[in-house]
Amino acid sequence: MENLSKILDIDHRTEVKQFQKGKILQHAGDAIAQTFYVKKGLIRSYIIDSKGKEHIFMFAPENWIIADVEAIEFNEPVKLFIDCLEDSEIIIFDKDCLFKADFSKEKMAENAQLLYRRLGKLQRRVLMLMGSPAIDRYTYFLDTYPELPNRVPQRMIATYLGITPQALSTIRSKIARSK
Amino acid sequence: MENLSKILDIDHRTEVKQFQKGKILQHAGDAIAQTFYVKKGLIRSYIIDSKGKEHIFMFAPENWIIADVEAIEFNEPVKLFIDCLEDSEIIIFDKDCLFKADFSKEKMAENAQLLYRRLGKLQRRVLMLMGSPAIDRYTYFLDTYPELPNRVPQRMIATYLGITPQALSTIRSKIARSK
DNA sequence: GTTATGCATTCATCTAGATGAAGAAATGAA
DNA sequence: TTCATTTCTTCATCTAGATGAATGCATAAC
Repeated sequence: MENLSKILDIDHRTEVKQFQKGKILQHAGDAIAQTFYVKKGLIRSYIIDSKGKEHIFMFAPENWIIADVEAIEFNEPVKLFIDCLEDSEIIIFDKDCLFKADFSKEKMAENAQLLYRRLGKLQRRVLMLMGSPAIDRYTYFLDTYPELPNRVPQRMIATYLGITPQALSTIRSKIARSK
Repeated sequence: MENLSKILDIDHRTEVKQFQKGKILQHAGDAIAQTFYVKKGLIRSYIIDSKGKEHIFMFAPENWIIADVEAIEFNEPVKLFIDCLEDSEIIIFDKDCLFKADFSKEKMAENAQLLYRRLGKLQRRVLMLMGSPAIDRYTYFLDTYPELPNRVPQRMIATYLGITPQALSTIRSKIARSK
């Protein structure tokens, strides 16, 4: 995961808020969708589907931003829950913080570039979900985000990968045995 | 699908190329990944997975752009095939056509905004793949892209949804019977 | 210490969708 | 028109992963 801090116009004057582990920053159904920049800590976004099951859309450790982009951009109802997996320091933005008129041209280009990078990552996510078995998605996850398994429980990695914790457990024991 | 023509600096001087239905514009493994703007016609991008199965990443009808963003942005090997589903008129761009220094500030902001919209669409795609059964993904597809079923065969819709043509056929007959 | 709550593992069963084969319907070329 | 090719549908079988339950293991609260 690459550093996305530059995507927002964050400087020393910006107000940082403290939240405890477990704090829910945004609920599905909220009237407005906000954007959260993680200065310190770890947060995640997830949906709860029609059967009550959780699916993690993304993790956001230090310097990442997280938002329900679909809700913000298309005025859809907010679908994503966002909560803290660790005690965190968060900067909260309203809609459209990315395209402020007083940004310099260079800043605009930077923002566009960083959005493009995230598009690339999401493209990969879609291709993995469609074309790779769970075990490949897991090993790719470990390669790409080597620090996360130390910070989040297995069951959350499972729901990020699109499988159940039991299935991930089975995959892990299979990998361990084959070594 | 919203109009993405403005994302590129397309004017009358730009060279348009003609391609016939079936023409492959980009192969997985190609040395450079290009960006394709569809002036007329219909193209698609897709991967072929380790078992030889096709998975369509996206369709691009008139005014859409298509590219292997991951390959372009992270210098990864090209994974996406791109080919013509109809006779098409295409404008081909090289890497980084979105962030040219001579773009105006307004153009930059527009480009960033359009990238953001596409992020919103991809977010939805991931959430649907993870959290919704195939039948819901199909009805959402019909709602969102009502013109595409008339232009592409069922089997391609199936591989876009992440299921086999047989499974889609079963879903369709189930829907037909329940009416 | 004891009790509780959450997490990971294992197993037995179930199911959505994959796979493979066959036939019917549509499309296209000669 | 005929013949070939592709697409769609149906069915029988198979499998990856879901579901649900039981067990063991932590960490935390009392």
